[in-house]
Amino acid sequence: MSEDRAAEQLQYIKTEVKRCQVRWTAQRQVIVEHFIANKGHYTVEDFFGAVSVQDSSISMATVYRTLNLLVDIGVAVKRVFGDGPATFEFILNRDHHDHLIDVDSGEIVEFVDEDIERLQQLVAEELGYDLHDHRMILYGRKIKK
Amino acid sequence: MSEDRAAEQLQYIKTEVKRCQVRWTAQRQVIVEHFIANKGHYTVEDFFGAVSVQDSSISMATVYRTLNLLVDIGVAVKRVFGDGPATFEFILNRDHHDHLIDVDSGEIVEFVDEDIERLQQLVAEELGYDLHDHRMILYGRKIKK
DNA sequence: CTTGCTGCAAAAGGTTTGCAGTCAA
DNA sequence: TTGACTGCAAACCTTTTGCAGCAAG
Repeated sequence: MSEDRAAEQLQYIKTEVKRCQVRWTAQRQVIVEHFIANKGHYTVEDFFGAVSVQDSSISMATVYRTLNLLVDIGVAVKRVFGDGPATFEFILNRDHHDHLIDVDSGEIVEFVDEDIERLQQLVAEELGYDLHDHRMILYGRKIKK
Repeated sequence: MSEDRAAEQLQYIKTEVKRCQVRWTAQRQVIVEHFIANKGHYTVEDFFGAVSVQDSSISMATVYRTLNLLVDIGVAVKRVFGDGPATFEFILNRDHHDHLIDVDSGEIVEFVDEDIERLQQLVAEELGYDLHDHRMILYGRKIKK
């Protein structure tokens, strides 16, 4: 991703936060910059480790609070895969996608399948519901060549 | 479900447990009977409440241990919907199915769609994986008539 | 008898929260 | 100046575990 794009996203988040809450702090800036720069699925622990390098005074509590704030303003999603800790994923300017998890390595692969999306819509309708959202995780084992 | 079916299932579980572990206890009997009689998605808390009525000495720890045991022998699955506590579902003699959750009431509807199942297989293969398992949850709002 | 199971209470994770001081606006 | 935010530590919640006694086989 280009520097410009990152700056633009940071600006957007900053504005959103200030609109909803009130304060934009140094801690939030550091955490959000990390979030924008490192796309993927990270636990709070991951963030805390990375962010501590830059500013060792930032507490776990602030990481939690900031990440939850990002979820509230809609630029991040919290996902719980199985039993472990929740992971946070940056979704600003990202299209919807689902996940396939490698049962051996734990690696997460993202994908979209338009046909499945369409069918999900249909299934929900048949059951008498408006589809609002969905979560789909495939668990697989890498095919050896 | 008929009484016979319930008795048969209880017998099956009893045999399985004794084969894998060693002891079949009064507590396990009470918990498993409840599990067989009340199909659906229940938290440990739910079970603990229901089972306590019958035998108030049964502890939360035993409920957890028994439910985990049932998962181990393959007659139950543990599911985590969102943030709350895990729920356990009885799956002995049940076909695979997915879930639709009513975002307003929290009600859970079960369904299967063979086309989606097929496509999931396909998608996994395209990504280079053997599909091992999957989890799909649709979130919807009831359509008013 | 043997050894797995139970209840209890304590511990273990992950996450949230109360508080007094700090800092953005 | 004001009150939202922060770090800290304590609290919370769900789930697991160590232990001494109990009980199934």
